[in-house]
Amino acid sequence: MRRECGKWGHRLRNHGFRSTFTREIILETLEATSEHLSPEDIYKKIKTYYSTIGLATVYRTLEILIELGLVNKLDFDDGRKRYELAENVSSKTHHHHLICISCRKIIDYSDFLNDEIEFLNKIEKKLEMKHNFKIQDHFIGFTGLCSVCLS
Amino acid sequence: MRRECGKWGHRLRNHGFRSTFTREIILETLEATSEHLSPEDIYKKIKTYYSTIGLATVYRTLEILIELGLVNKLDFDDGRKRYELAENVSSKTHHHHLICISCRKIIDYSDFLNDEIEFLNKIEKKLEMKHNFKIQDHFIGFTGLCSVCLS
DNA sequence: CTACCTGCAAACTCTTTGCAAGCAG
DNA sequence: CTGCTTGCAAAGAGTTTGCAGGTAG
Repeated sequence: MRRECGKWGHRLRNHGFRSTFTREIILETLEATSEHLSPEDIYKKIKTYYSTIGLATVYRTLEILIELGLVNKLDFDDGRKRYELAENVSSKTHHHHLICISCRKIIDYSDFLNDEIEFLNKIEKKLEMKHNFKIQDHFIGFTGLCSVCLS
Repeated sequence: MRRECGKWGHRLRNHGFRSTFTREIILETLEATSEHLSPEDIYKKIKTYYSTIGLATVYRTLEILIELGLVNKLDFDDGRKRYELAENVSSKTHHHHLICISCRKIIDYSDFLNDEIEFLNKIEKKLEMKHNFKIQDHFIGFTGLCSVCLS
């Protein structure tokens, strides 16, 4: 199945990877949702209209997309990894997660980013100096109970 | 193998669990290290002097210890879960992690906690209100490159 | 054309479960 | 004694790998 030059083609080619239908479709699937999809989720969604796709290819593609920085890997401790488009290539803004320890619901939040930036600015440089560590990224999150599980 | 009343006995019994040699030994193993042990790590350490212990028991015990809040489960994306004694029952202070994405080394840090507390105080209440979510715990961490991998 | 990419199936690794025997209380 | 706990073995679940055929460039 050939495709001229998908939306993501140049990003792949710039890094020495080929632009293929499968890779485009996986990126489009991630782009089209606000959920945090597992490899199996992605596989099933695509399978409905592209029935010969293989689950192994989804895994292999996700690995590449992470390497390119197009996708983030997430762990909410529900037994599988989950993936989301990186913020710099998606319409999503910088955000973090509230994780319900009862029903496993995930809430994305993008609030109070100024406070976050202020906090990170205060400590990142100092952390790097003290521990001789080059920080590339951070993660922040809260666990607790969502409104449904509270009542 | 019977034991009168281990150091952790009352904590287990208070929650309706029995105090057993295996459970004591797992807690002592976690207490004795500054590493973040996987179930297999714990199993192997104990196996050297208590050879009939089963790996399944380690998994089952860790689940209980998490339920009791004695232990924290960690994920550093290296294919296995890792465990550490909770700060309120250990000599460790509140801390977070720097994770080297190259060699997977983990650095615990306990610095700049005042800045962290200030930040959390600013946003937790507001997050709870806005998203109708009861926060119980938080996690913070940084990924990047350690000094060895930098050079 | 040629090297990279893919689907399929099998292999692997970590984790969970069933069960009979063993212990704590 | 009674029911929770354990070790062992087997099963489960998610992920990775080998390989032959397919395809991008």
